[in-house]
Amino acid sequence: MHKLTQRQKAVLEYISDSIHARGYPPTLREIGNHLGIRSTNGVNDHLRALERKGYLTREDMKSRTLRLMKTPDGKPSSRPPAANDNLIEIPIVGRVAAGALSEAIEQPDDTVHIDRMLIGGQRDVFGLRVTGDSMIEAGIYDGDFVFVRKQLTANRGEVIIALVGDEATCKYYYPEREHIRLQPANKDMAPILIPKNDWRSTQILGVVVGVYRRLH
Amino acid sequence: MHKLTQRQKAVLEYISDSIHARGYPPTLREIGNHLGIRSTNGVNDHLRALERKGYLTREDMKSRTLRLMKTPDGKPSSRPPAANDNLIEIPIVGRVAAGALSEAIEQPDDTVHIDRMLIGGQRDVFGLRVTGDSMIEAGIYDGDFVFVRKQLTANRGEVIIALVGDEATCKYYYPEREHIRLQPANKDMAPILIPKNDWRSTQILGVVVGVYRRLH
DNA sequence: ATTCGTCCTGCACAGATGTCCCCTGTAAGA
DNA sequence: TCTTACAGGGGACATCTGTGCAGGACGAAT
Repeated sequence: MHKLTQRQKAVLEYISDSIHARGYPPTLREIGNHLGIRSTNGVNDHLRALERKGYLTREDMKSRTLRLMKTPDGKPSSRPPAANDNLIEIPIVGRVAAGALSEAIEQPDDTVHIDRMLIGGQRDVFGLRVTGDSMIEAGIYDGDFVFVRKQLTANRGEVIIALVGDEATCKYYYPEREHIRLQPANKDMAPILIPKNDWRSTQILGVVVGVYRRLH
Repeated sequence: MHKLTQRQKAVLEYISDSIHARGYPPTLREIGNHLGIRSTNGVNDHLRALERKGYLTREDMKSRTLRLMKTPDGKPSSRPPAANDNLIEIPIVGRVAAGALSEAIEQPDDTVHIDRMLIGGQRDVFGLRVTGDSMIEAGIYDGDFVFVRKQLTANRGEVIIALVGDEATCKYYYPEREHIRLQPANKDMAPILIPKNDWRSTQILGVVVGVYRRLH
């Protein structure tokens, strides 16, 4: 296995990026422009090196005919690079009103792909953006994404998404003798108590299986 | 939804075929050649029609810059891209010893795929499993994954991964007059003070751009 | 000391490619 | 009847783009 230099690797990565981001490979000049190489020949040198080392192929005298053969790690870079089964597509449903949840999942504003590894191989998962600080002591902050496995029941102490009125809310689940206690993780907030008479199982939307927060 | 003519559909299919089979879109003349259209203008007519109907987009005056937007059925054509387009492959480097980081990234034990949306389109990102409670008040718990953009500098107050001794540690970054202060988010823990003399920029491994926690 | 690979600048050039203009003809609507 | 969308021919033209040549600087290997 021929090793790549830093520079060659950067070229290869830019090509790969271009293909994935735009759908087509870059030209020599685009590569040069991106890496600060003023001469097309400088770029060509790299391409020849990459070609010689078996990382890509090209067709003569045609524009944008770069084809990746291997990733920088040396893994064969087949056409569908990450036609990965490890991925799950998760609809992000924003704020959700009553019956609208299922609809919202059908026509989501947005979807995210998550590695199955991160949600424990679950299925039937959707995502929600958290608003409010009610779970702050459980490390779930305003603006975080939570990933929720759809289910109608939950175990005591689990973090669930429940329907209260027509708002989706994120709380700890504590079923008790006379009522269901939805416990915030915030000492400034009082639990929500729902008499068992008023409680229908459909009010549990699911159990939180993952939390993601963007920083920076 | 605009309907396509037989001919337009054929053009669209050839473009799609070309992208999948060769990895890059065809030129006007390649399309014409394949469909028996002798004039580039004839082909251009079709492309304009397809563009107008929202099935593809192009960039002006650039070769092979066709991008499919929908399949002939009208489904959004995220087929090949969406499966991997928005994804970034992130190596998970466990606990990391001194110089070993770069190596660890080259030969990671494990990789995760993350939607670019979740890490803000960053590149050069790696993942770490957090051990310890030192950032607990920042909502980063023992066992969480943090996603880190590799970089050697950071802004005051950012959550960074730094090398202290030969351990990677996650802290707030506060450069001060005489020393660098690495501040835990845990009132029971003292900040780590590193005299500026002992500090090398290589000690910053990167800035945390995302946090993920599995629950349940 | 010499060779080799890497990594560039600069430039010229031919061939590849998209755009534009002017045409012909058909079929479907208004 | 007039207009519009479709389907194409033919060709001029400016620009894009890959290739090739001449060189230079550097570091590692021989």
